[in-house]
Amino acid sequence: MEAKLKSVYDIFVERGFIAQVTDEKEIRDRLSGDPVTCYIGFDPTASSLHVGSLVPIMALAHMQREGHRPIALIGGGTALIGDPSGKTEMRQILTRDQVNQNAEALKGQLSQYLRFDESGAVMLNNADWLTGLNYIEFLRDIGCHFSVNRMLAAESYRMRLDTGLNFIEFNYMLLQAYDFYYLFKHHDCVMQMGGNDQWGNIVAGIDLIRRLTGKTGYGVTFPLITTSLGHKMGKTEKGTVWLDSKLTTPYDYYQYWVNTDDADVERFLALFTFLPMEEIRKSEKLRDAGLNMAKAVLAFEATKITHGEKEALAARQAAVAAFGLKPVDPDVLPSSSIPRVELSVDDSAIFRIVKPKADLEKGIPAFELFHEANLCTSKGEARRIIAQGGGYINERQITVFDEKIGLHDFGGESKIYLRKGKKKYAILEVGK
RNA sequence: GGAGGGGUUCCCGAGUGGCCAAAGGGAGCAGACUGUAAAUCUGCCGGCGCAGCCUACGGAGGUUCGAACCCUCCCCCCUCCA
Repeated sequence: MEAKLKSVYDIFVERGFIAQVTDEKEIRDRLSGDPVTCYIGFDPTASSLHVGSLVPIMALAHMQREGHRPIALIGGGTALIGDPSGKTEMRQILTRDQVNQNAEALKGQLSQYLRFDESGAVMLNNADWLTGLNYIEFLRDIGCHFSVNRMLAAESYRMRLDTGLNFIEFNYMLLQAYDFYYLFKHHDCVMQMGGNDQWGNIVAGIDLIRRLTGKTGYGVTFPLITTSLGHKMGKTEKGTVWLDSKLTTPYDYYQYWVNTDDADVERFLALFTFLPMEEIRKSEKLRDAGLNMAKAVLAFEATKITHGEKEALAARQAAVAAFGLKPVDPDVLPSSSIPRVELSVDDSAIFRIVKPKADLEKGIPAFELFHEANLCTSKGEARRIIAQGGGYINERQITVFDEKIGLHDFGGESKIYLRKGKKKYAILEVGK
């Protein structure tokens, strides 16, 4: 088969997906030819993936778009053990039930990004082959190929040597290596990708394949993505930014991306959207309000990928309702389907609470409303926030924590905006 | 199994009978400044209609007017020895 002009490897490189590779030339060649099967593991340690898993997910999606065959491997077996890589402490051991439940949830989630069908992506669960392993056989067949000396030299284990590493975790590398070997043998999978903290495990798998079959596997790792401030991706005051819309609403998800640091916009557009690189590079010179347009596009596209176009539109409209209309110029990231000429204002994506009319006639203390509207995690916090001037009813700043909010604040409308700080909104509606 | 060290609020880390809801730092939140950015300065940063009360310093008991701090037992982690 003739080589494509641009292999998915080149796409990875130009979009910033590559941290380390085992054999750059070979990998580029393979990826520009016939379809290649590659896999990435996802740990079912929670009922949802979060923004931190987005880079591997996007990588698999790129693979599929370029005609390769991605395997999403749910670590239903390995999650029973816990990967010590990149952690300073032992992971909490989950029960088998929890892991199974989580694995099911992740399956549904990954289907949002990958097409799983005959010719498409494959989803597997390593519980299917790991949980039935016979210990003695495994030690004889697989364990004998691992040098403890070398494992101890691996960065991921070395950093755990002083804080503590127990045997169950020490085994993790063998199981992951075995996964790769298993997939190599049964699914023709020649490449494993993963976060850079997986490098040691990936290389271990390649070694195992070579020892057992004499053949070569390939490995690619992604950089650990942090914001330019050095923070991990996907943390906000409300905690983790989940991909599950029940855990993080599409509106909050959109807001997370709109609040990207200036310095990260271009990098994130490359990693977390499918927009063409030529357009992304042009956005580099945007500043101030112009740069905010690029952030809106980033937020819109990222929300679209995770929650679908409809939710992305709703989130966008809600943002317009809350923050005002700031149209995105047609020549900013033109491939994006974000509406350029807006668009009806619709704030239905914003979290809202409804209060009976009778209660509102009497008035409800502001701090209670702020608490109920999830703007503040406790009534105490709500008191402080308001007392410090961080509470607003529509555009009016309130300063008395227990000011009674009532019908007179609605000005004839059926709803008002509750706002904490500059950018956290909730809506209060009059009920019956 | 033996000897020693340790488990403190989201994280790191001080405290070692009352002055401790617990120093300091980080993270986070709010105000000012802005562009729903960063930086900077200021304030806040367990819960509760909060001058008070409740819950918290690995777990369970105990001593004491009073315990994160002392005693007993248990769990977990680290270091050295076996």
